[in-house]
Amino acid sequence: MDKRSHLAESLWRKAKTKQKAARRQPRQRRAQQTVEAILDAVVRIVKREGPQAVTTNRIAEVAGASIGSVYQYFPDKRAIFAALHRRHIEQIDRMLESTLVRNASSSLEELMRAMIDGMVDAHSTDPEFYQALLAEIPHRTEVTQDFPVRLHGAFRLAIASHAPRLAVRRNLDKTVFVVAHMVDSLSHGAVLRRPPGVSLAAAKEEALRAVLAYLRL
Amino acid sequence: MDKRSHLAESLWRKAKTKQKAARRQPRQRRAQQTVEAILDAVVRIVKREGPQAVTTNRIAEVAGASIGSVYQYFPDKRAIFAALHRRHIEQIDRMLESTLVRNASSSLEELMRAMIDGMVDAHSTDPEFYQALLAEIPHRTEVTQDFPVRLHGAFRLAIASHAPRLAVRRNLDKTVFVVAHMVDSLSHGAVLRRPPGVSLAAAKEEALRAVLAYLRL
Amino acid sequence: MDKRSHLAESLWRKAKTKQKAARRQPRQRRAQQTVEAILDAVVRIVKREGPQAVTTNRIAEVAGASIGSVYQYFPDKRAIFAALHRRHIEQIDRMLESTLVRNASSSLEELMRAMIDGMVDAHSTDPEFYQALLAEIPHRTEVTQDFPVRLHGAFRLAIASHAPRLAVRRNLDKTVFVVAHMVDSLSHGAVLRRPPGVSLAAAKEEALRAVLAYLRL
Amino acid sequence: MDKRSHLAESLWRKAKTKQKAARRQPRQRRAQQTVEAILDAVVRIVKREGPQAVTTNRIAEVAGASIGSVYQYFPDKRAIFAALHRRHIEQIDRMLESTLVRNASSSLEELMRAMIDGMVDAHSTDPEFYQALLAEIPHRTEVTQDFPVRLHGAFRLAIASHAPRLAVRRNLDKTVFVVAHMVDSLSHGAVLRRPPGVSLAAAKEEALRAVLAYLRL
DNA sequence: CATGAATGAGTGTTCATTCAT
DNA sequence: AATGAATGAACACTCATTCAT
Repeated sequence: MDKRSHLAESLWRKAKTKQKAARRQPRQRRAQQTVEAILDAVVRIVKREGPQAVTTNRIAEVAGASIGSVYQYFPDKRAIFAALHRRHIEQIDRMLESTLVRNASSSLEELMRAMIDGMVDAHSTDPEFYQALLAEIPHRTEVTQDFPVRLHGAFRLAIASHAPRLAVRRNLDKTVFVVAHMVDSLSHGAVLRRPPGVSLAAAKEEALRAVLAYLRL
Repeated sequence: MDKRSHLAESLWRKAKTKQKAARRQPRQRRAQQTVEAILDAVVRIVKREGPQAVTTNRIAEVAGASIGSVYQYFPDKRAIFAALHRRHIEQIDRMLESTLVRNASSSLEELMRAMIDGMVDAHSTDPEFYQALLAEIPHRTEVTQDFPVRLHGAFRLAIASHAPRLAVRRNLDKTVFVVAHMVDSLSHGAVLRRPPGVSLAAAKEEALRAVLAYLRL
Repeated sequence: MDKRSHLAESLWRKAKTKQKAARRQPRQRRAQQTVEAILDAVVRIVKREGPQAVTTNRIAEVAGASIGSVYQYFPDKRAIFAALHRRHIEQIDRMLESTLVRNASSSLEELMRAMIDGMVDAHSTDPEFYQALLAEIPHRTEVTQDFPVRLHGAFRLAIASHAPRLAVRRNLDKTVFVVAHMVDSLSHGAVLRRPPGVSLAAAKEEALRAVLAYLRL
Repeated sequence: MDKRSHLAESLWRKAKTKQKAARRQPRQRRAQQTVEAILDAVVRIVKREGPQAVTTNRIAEVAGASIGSVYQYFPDKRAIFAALHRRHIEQIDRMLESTLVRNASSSLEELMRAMIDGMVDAHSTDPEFYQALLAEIPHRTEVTQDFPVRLHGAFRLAIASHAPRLAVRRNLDKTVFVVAHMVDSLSHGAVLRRPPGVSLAAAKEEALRAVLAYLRL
């Protein structure tokens, strides 16, 4: 079974479902660049002028396009945020996939360390931005799922393949629920709410110890 | 030292500082009722019509007051959300305090179970509402601290008094950081993202096991 | 230190800084017409419905534009009044200039008569309107200088070139101050507060006599 | 005939005419004090916070009264401004009267000097305030007549009694029109728009010279 | 008479979206 | 396809005024 298709495709399907009105898919290179420019413009505006400065007209301006062009590729404002979110989520999915693949033959401890590392990295790029983005998305879309839920699949695979005895002995769902929440919460907190006096490395190590303590129970 | 004053007062001070423009404090009974009606109106609107339906005029309408009255007590829209948040937070603070006091002589396990119970209860009342509220607060205020951070103080007391050996043997900050995030994330998730097939009681029990496994490490 | 509050605060500050940026300069012919229509609408409303009827929405309505278009060219309501004032003042300035040029080789008496004529003409077009306009300008701008002050320059040139002996013999500033106030006040009064039984021509003639009497002193 | 009653009564009649709804005349001392406090509050607010800060509620607050009390004595906001204006005008009228009486047997020059002195004094107390007041009066009332017109009566008396030959030889109305405008404009300008390098005394002296030059023509 | 909580019509302004060019 | 002027519903908020206490 191909893990890549499993993760990535399920994502795409969710993303497409319920999309208001499908606009033209950019096929040409120039169009693709415009789309990227628009998404990047949002990031720049949020970081430089704050979330409330993100208006469609300002997006067009910063993207170097006209407002008409923005509506050429996005049916409405929500779709821009949704695409941005999708972009972020895909990035995390790629990270999760490659971590799983790279650690296919590692120990459970090594795998978990790698997962936590990956999550911390993911949350480290523009953490304030994605925090703001999440708070600003007008009307949560389906894509906009919380991370714990998204992590679920990855951890299910990880635990099932690396600790088959655990998976059998206990309710796998319950275990995955706990681990996914722990990893998400602690890696997010390690970046954004780490107490003074605790280094990032120490926070990651402590998170790992907590996860392992639970799994070895 | 009085725990009540420690938690509750520091909250109030923060809440008052930076308040844009102090509106008239409601002195008469009628006025106090108006304020309550306004806050309750926001809750009702969010739950019945969604967050985007919360306009100042609609708030007044649902509260059975005039828009002028709303602005008699709140300097602007943000202040209404902030007050609502404050109300929620104070409620949780009261729960945390009383849990600590009631379990002053309990075992660590009993205390942790009580804390998780309390957090789950706190998140159970209108969970979707507070999720939406948090996402809608126009520009986070200081009061609006994330729960993990707020829980910090309570867990610090809990761990220090119930497991002095732990506190000495390990970095207390690090431990509190991990426990606070675990309890917040898992109790929140138990209410909102529990996988099908896992009961609330089971989720709470599993969360407790995870916390204890970590603390006994 | 909490990164969240740090970021949120700097954002908030940016958000508050009113970006009263200059609005788009109308480039196309259609846009220029819209601007003219807006200014003319204000004049019409003041004359037909009184100054208190001048609301931005009414301006748009009377101008046959949408309120959005009004804000496309003017950052706020004050700017509309300011533009109107500027238009009036420029008109007077043009009159003053051409009067000076046309009477470059006239006698002092002829020049003064021409100046008074010009001022009376300027005050004759919609005098009630400009009276109301002046009273309605919310917070005087720099452009919005009183007429006597604006006349100063013109009279300084006039007197210096036509009566060099006067300019030398007496304090030029003082003389200009008196003449500018006399001409402005009398020409304005001749239009708006002329007593019954005195014709406009007679009022102008009398004003001229007063000015000449002073200058020949 | 008593000049005092002539001037003062005509004033009162104008003031009363067209008054929207006559409220209770304050007979008791306390009531009179409240009225004064309200008027003074407006002056204080304009000077300290600007004209746009003058709201009825703020007036009540600064006056140390309740908004209800304000409406006990004034039918609406306009009436407050009108009363203020009336107060100012009465003060000037008193000045004009006493100047005329005191100079009953003076020369024309002395009388004119006294009149200019009086006008400059009148405009010297809170000139910015009355400038702002005039611009802010919502809907000009009859009381709110321009000064030149108000001065008319005084100057008519002055010229008729001090220069009977002038009065006969020329059109008295025309002469009074010019003199009233000159004195008002120059004394106002002397306070508010005097060019740097010209002292107040010099400006007054120059204004007097201009008036005399005209009258002796 | 005094109070001040309550009122609500009306204001200036924004911004997602459309559509003629 | 691209442009950007035009649109107008909707919003947060003000403040003169009323009236129950």
